Amino acid sequence: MNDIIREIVERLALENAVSFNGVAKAEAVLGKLLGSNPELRSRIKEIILLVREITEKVNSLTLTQQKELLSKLGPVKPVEKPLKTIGIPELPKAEGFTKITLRFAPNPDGPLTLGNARPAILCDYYARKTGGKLILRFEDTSPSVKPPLREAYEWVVEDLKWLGIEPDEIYYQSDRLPIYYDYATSFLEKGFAYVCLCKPGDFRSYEREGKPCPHRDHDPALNIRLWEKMLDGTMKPGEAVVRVKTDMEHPNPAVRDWPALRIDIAEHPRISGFRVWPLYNWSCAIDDYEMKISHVIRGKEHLTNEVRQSYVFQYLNAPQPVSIHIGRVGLENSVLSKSKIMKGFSQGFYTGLDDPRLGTLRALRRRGFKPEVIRRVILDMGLKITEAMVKWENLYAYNREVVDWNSERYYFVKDPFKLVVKNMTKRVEARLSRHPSRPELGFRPIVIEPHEGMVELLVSAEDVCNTMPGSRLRLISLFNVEIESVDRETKLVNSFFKGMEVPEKSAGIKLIQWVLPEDAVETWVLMPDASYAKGLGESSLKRLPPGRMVQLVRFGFCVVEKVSENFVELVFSHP
RNA sequence: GCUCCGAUGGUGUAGCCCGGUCAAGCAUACGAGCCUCUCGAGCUCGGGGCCCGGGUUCAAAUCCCGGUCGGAGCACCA
Repeated sequence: MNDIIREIVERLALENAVSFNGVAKAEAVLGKLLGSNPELRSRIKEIILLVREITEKVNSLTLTQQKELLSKLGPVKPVEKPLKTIGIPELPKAEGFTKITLRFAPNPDGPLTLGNARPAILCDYYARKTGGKLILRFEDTSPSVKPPLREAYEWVVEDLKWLGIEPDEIYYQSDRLPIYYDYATSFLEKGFAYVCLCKPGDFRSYEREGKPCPHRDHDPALNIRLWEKMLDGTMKPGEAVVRVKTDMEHPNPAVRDWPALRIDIAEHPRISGFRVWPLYNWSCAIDDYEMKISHVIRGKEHLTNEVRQSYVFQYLNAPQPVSIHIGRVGLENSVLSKSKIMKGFSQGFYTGLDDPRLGTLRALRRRGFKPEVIRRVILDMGLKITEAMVKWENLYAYNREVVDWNSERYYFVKDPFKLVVKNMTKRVEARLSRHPSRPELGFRPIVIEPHEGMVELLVSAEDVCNTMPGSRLRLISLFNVEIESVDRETKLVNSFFKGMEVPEKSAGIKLIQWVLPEDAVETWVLMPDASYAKGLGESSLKRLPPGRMVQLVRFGFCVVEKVSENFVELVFSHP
């Protein structure tokens, strides 16, 4: 037995030494040994001595000797690596539930942002993966503080659809007021809740001190009478609120007897005639119960709400859904806050809800990001509760992967300069490749006809305005020129024809794109900062349908947005 | 102030529950080279990380304690 162990240790020590420059570490050898032979742990004292001894011996050999010895031991035994689980973890078991049901529950007060996409995509992912159910629930129960927007309900559905998410069921909390009332009545009758008449500041004092307020011990009959006064209009907003009895000595003051329903007489875009509205924790707990939600995936700002709502489930004698709290998502240099977005939008600061500066899903869609790319970055982040900042670079890389193969190449010159090429006598037929990796897509031929030994072309300012006379440029797929002079005032560059042959890379000659004046169309590109890059593009851009992704050579991937006889507008996607 | 939570390369993560095959995997970014008539794509190679300090243990990214930093909540908002 000891001989066998000795042999294994020798091999491990040699392997370790050989992979680390001739020096083996006893710890690592021991770790590997115990990892694959856990039964040796009971003999640890004895094994350690053995491992140290052998490791020292191995380390006293030269690397060459070690290699020799190792090769004598025969072919290396394949190391069995534990299977790595791919993707994100399984959903935790939800005790007391037979079917996996998740809900995405936004407030319809704006379009969805990348931040909302995180819970939405995760819920959808798990619902689909497990054959469960996904519910979309509009949480629109605060007509005065977070007034829902009539149009936003539709925006949410559209944005989800774009992400590939189609909920199995849709609910509107504003349709369900009677349900929340019924449970409230029942809770009041059973003494699980009470009508509190404290002024908000007064209650806060009780809460801080952990003492019950004077209304906590009202008997159910009185509570019901007060409740009816809340409903029938006798009481005004702010005069009373229904509180769920939790524990006035709960260590977290935020959990103590939280408010469940209050009077709010502001208008609601969907319904009218109601003056008592549930607060988040009430409608949410009741709905999660009614809809048999098994798992709740939501932002970590709801961490204490899970504790608050646990009292409702206890009173209902029902299992509480498993809560998974996830961190907020940030997007570099972008606005993700819905209230800021809506404010800036209504003040006209943004051109629309798809303004490229915004982190809305519609802005990302407009910029040509594919839904699977959004899904990928979200699923990449997993179920962690930590915050995550999404880098544009990351989105770019993923999107390029999806988009590159199907993006035809076109030439666009920003801030055009006129390039006059002299000593040009031949007629040239340029063949511009539609896609360098896909020759089967063919070419777009452009014929260049010199007049009196000259040709005029258009090139980008940034490619020529700092070039020195005598330097050379290669016009891609066309010919080479030598710069004679550059006049930035008149945006005119004079040059000589310098041959057709493609220059060697080593010559360090810059390759630039160009447009023929007779074949140019006014082209603007909306940039991520909402400015426009203005210039001229080749006329074949006009034949593209809006929504098509192209690559403007040496400029970047762009989405065609508007096309007319003499104007093309695109939206910049990424380099 | 009170109550919670978290920390793995530049970024996003895997591993942590249940300590050892982790001398830490992946992606992206970055650097070098190859390829390419784009600053795109592709290929090859490379550098880079367990917040700090103690403790437990033969062994700590993993367990315990303390600290630091960061975040969330403390609404008659969601």
